[in-house]
Amino acid sequence: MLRMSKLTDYGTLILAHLSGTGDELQTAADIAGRTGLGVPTASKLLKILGKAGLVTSVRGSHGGYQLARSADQISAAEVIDALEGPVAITVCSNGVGNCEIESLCLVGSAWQRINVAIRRALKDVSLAQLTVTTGTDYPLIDLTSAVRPEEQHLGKDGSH
Amino acid sequence: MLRMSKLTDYGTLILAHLSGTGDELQTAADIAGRTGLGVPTASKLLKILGKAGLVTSVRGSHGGYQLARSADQISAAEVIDALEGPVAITVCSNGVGNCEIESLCLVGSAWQRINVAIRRALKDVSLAQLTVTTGTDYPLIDLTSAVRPEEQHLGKDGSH
DNA sequence: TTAATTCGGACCATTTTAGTACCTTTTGCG
DNA sequence: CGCAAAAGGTACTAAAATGGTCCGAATTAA
Repeated sequence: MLRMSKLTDYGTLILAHLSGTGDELQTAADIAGRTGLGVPTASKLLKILGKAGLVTSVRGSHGGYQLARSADQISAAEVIDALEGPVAITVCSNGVGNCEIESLCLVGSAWQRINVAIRRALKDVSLAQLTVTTGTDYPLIDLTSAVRPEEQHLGKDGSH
Repeated sequence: MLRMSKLTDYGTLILAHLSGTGDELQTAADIAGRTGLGVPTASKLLKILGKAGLVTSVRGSHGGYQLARSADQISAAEVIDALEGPVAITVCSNGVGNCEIESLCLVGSAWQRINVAIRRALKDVSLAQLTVTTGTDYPLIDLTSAVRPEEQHLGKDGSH
């Protein structure tokens, strides 16, 4: 759950690094060196981040990269969007209502709702917050309303 | 984000189907037919779900499968655990403190915190709730405390 | 013009995922 | 007892995603 690819991790790392270097331009090679990533990999990620509008780039000699906005104006949701792409849950491809596996649509849409909820929560977490080292307390997430207000009396089993 | 494999979707589908058939035993072939899945695939999934303790099985002729508990006693977190396995974010493998990419640990742990929070929320969503078709309202998730109480005044950009 | 850089692809190796098959074990029933 | 109908386990193969690399084109400062 919440499986992230390595590249997403690396991308976050780059963004974190960039958020600590003011507004000086940093070359891809530079960033690679500081983060420990390979130059081609860092370069690739920077392109992706650039396309997503999270970093700005200056071409030509003396060019480089820079955070497009301050770290507290970049949300975790944007970071994930940029690096993982918009992720779709296996949806029935026949259009709503006419799929042969009727129930798949329903189940799929349930996960989808949860997905949306999580994504929404991630919009309120900033890159700046992500890079904070301290803060061992875990977030509170309430999904109960995702599923319908009335069913809330159950649960409470404490299993597994 | 929240990338789920097809099998997880299928598995949920099977569970959803099973939650609608009382306590009669259903053969793998039966379930496959009703859900539209291939028999080998359904069979494979049922084995996995069985091992995870979400369904019980009866062997021998006249055997079959059955939900191990009622649908509201099975949490979404368990479903994901069973089908996706315990998922770890790319962690630095050198042990905390001595990884060459120092910041990777930190960033990784941030995602980890978020991961934990999400998983916790998923524990409160039951299979029964997942299969409810109505309920178009989305869940509320609050990640702010995941990152530190004091930083809460930011955000509010409404970008993208 | 030359050197430093980003940009945009294409490309390939490795890993994951999905699906299938085969054989074993268990159990009801004639 | 012996057969048939089931689940259980394992291993295998094909396809897709992932991670990583490289190369040529475009851009710009000196």
